Amino acid sequence: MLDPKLFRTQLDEVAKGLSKRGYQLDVERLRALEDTRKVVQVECENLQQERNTRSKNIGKAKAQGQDIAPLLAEVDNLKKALSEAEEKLAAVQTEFNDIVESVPNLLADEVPEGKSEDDNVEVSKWGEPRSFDFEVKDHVDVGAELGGLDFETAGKITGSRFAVMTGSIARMHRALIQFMLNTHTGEHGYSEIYVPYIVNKDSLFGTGQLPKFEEDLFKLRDDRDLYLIPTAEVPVTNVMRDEIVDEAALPVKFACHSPCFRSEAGSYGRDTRGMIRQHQFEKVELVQFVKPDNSAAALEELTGHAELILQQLGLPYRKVILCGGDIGFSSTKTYDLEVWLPSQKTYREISSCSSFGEFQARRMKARFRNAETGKPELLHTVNGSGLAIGRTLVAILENYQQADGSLEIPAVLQPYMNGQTSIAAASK
RNA sequence: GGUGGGGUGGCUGAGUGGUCGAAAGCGGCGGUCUUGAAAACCGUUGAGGGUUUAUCCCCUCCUAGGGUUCAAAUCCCUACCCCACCGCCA
Repeated sequence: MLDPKLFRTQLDEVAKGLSKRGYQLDVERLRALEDTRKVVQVECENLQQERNTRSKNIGKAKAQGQDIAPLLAEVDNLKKALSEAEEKLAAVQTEFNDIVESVPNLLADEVPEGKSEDDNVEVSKWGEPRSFDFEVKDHVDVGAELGGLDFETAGKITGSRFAVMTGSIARMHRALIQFMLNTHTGEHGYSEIYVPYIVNKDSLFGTGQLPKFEEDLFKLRDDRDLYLIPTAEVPVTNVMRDEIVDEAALPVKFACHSPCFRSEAGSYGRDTRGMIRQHQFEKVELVQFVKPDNSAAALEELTGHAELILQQLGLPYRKVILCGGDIGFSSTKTYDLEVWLPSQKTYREISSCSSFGEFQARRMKARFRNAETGKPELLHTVNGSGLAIGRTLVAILENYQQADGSLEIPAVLQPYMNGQTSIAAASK
């Protein structure tokens, strides 16, 4: 959420900034609301003041044993005027808030102009895509040959966009989680954290999934308004909701493995084959809470942490900065890491690292106490995938496939797989 | 699932319906003392918003949402959460 003051004092600048996203702010409506808000609020507060002083006087008079009947008569019509004013004010504020809460974050200067993912700008590239001297299979076929990657059984158990893994593939899937968590906690200074996978509306509002993106979520059929998490970002970031932490405690850095559940509404035709786009997938998420001055550096650092995983796995990737038209609602700047998929001869998203400025913190009331001033200030949040496990598995299956149908296991994963160096093709 | 007790400021914890935004303690900040520190002592210290050049002043907030009242932290209803005991249970 943007600072409501910005809508009062710099409305046109805000509108201009948002236009880089292709977002059109209803300037006229906001200006009109603000004008009436001012008048109504002053009126309302004046009436409240009058009620307060009169009530106090009644109290005093009563304490002195005086007759309060005339005082009560005076206050009679005040009550009605006040409740009318309060209702009017509430209506104006509700409409103002509804608009403000649905406005996306302003973008960092360096975010490029653009309308779609085609306009994202490559920042860097790492690794050389391997050249194959045999016909490259996609991960579904590689998995089929190895055995242990089964979409039909998942379809029977549940439906489309789910997978069943068994044997060495299931184990490698788990090994990826362990490897990533150990790296981030052991070498990058993150604390491991375990959180609920079901969250309430306040949490989803805090990170920005609600109120605008409910259709992307799985909602529990229950009268408590609970949802499955679409990413660990939601529970982990909301750890700080309604908190004021000591400045000395910052930065707070969490690494969290969790499953993620996404309805994928509106992506019916896309990535229907394989496990690129699933309703359920695992992810190791990195979340940082930092002082405002440090958030830009923190985004670079965190992105680097995710990149290191790709490098250690020997997976070629590129880093792109998302353009104004493709960047997420809450983000002020986002880098996507895209891994090379030989079967598609292209780079596909495997991590998304974003800086949110104070946007999420304001929604969550997540603050730190400035040691110098003693005053609470909004902290900044930064997060990113480090990495998406399912897609990492896809990338390994494709990039490490062998001519004989076997799979080489990346060296860094071997300790997590009992020293196993390859997975043989299933005997037919 | 049953019964009972609670949710108050950064934290702990008082609070007969009427100067209660709220005692006290801890913590924080400033000071005295000290070579320095600790201890002790003195003072200070909630959050959000409105108005204002600024000071002042004003409003809101004691889990949330309703209600009663001239007046609610305090009374009533609902929801959520926490604690204790019982039952069930991974």
